[in-house]
Amino acid sequence: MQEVEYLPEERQRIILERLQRDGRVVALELAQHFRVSEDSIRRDLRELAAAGLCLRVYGGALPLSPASASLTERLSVVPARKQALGARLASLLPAGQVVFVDAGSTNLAAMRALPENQALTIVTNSPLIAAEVAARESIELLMIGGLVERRTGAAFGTRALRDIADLRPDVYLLGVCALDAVAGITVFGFDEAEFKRLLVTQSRRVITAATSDKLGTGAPFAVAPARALADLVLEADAPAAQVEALQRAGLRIHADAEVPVNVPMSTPT
Amino acid sequence: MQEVEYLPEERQRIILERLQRDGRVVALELAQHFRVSEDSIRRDLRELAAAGLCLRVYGGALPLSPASASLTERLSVVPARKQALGARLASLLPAGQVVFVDAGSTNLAAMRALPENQALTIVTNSPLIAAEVAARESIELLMIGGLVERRTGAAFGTRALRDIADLRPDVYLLGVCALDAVAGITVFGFDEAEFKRLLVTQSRRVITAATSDKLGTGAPFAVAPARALADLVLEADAPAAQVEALQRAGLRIHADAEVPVNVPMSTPT
DNA sequence: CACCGTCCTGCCTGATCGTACCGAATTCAT
DNA sequence: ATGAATTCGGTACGATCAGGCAGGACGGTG
Repeated sequence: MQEVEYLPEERQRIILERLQRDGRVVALELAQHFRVSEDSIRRDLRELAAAGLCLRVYGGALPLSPASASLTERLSVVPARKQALGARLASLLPAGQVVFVDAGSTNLAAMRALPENQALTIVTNSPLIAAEVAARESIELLMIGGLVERRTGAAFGTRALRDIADLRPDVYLLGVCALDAVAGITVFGFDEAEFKRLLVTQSRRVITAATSDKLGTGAPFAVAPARALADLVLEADAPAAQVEALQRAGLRIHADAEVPVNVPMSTPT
Repeated sequence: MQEVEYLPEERQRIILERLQRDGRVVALELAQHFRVSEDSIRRDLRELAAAGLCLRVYGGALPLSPASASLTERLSVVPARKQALGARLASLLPAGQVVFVDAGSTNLAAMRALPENQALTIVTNSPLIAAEVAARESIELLMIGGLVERRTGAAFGTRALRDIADLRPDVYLLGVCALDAVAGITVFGFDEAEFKRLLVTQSRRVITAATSDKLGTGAPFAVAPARALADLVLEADAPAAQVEALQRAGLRIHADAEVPVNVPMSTPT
């Protein structure tokens, strides 16, 4: 009974599972586990690698995709394009004001781009945004609590809604999922939309940035018409038709002069 | 800790991750962490630098993209000692429970040390702690809002107090400023003390870790007597008198066996 | 039942790789 | 400027690797 012989294919399938689960496999360990020689394991790994299912390395194998999804792929992936957008966004924030900052990599980039001693009161429902500015001497930080949604990385629930009921920010740094001159500002989450809708009405001035791929697209839940925005930061390659339409709606457009050259646009994997 | 030896490529991957996360890596620390000689680490860093993935500097390496700036400056100063404490602390958290996590570098280290798939509900008033676990699939995250105090990096005010009024965590991962067998648990902030006092009474089990330099010291505001702690994680070089007194008070002491050392690999046959 | 080809397996061998140790050169800090 | 820490190159040793080889298991065929 304990002499369960694994079929070669069965073995390879299990190896792949382990690869996904543990983020790596070691030839020696596998050999001991399956009670076969390391040679057989090596052959398995070689075949799997040849089939494009894993990356063969000295001593074992690693999954092809860093799908290990381990600790920190999140912060690192703020591409240079968004850094540029964020810098321009940051320059629109007058010193001394109270700014609500949505979650989102562009806004995160904006926080990073803030001058070192820019005096501001930052209000946010995103722990990542908060962590970014928490250490700054010049910034007063108000955290909005609640259950943090993993997809967005921010709190949108009823408690968060209640927390912002009395809030009247000078500026709302809106994070958009999609933006269209006709469809307006739309997002993917229901609670998210409600939360943002409230903030739009309560803020003196709403500004946002949108990468070109978000322009002219739509999402299920509407937040506000495009004209609710006072300022809009765009990239240089934004579709001209959209830019013109948005401008007609009364938005002040801030376009980046140039798209950075040596930048990988988007990694589909 | 773990007798699992890392594959070379795996090591380099992890080094890159830490590079992104902490904004720097130190050769000596890496050598201790991976239990390999500094030579191997240096070779890794050289290869990564040759591949254009990092910038080699005297004593370690820096990321090429200054992607992570201010956020990580603070985080980077989590020395190896605290990492070890944090790992032990993390091992005390049973899966599935609701854990309130205070601010503090030791608790941050504990969050990092959590197994990838550990199912937990984390409640915290510290954006840094929250940001660390926000991306984890297996973790439910509840953020306590309020005005974030810069000194501590957490929210302790009236709003935060109100937010935890109904909270009854299974475990409270207390962050201490000072701990003494007689004086008990003390901290430097008034609001902080009040906040923690409430949590101590409302939690089923209170555990904490203390570096040796905190033992036998006191701070202005008392939180609770030492016996309020169920478990206490200490370092190997903790003063024996204190350890004994705390043990008499009924605390379960978890002492690190040894401060990490670069162990020689070759063993006489 | 004998025969044969295929597949899988384990063992062997020379080659390659990763590692620790050593000494010399370099860099940093006092 | 001196001393300590760090780095680089070289070297030796063990682990791992790829390919070749032989034996056993399995299935088909006569």
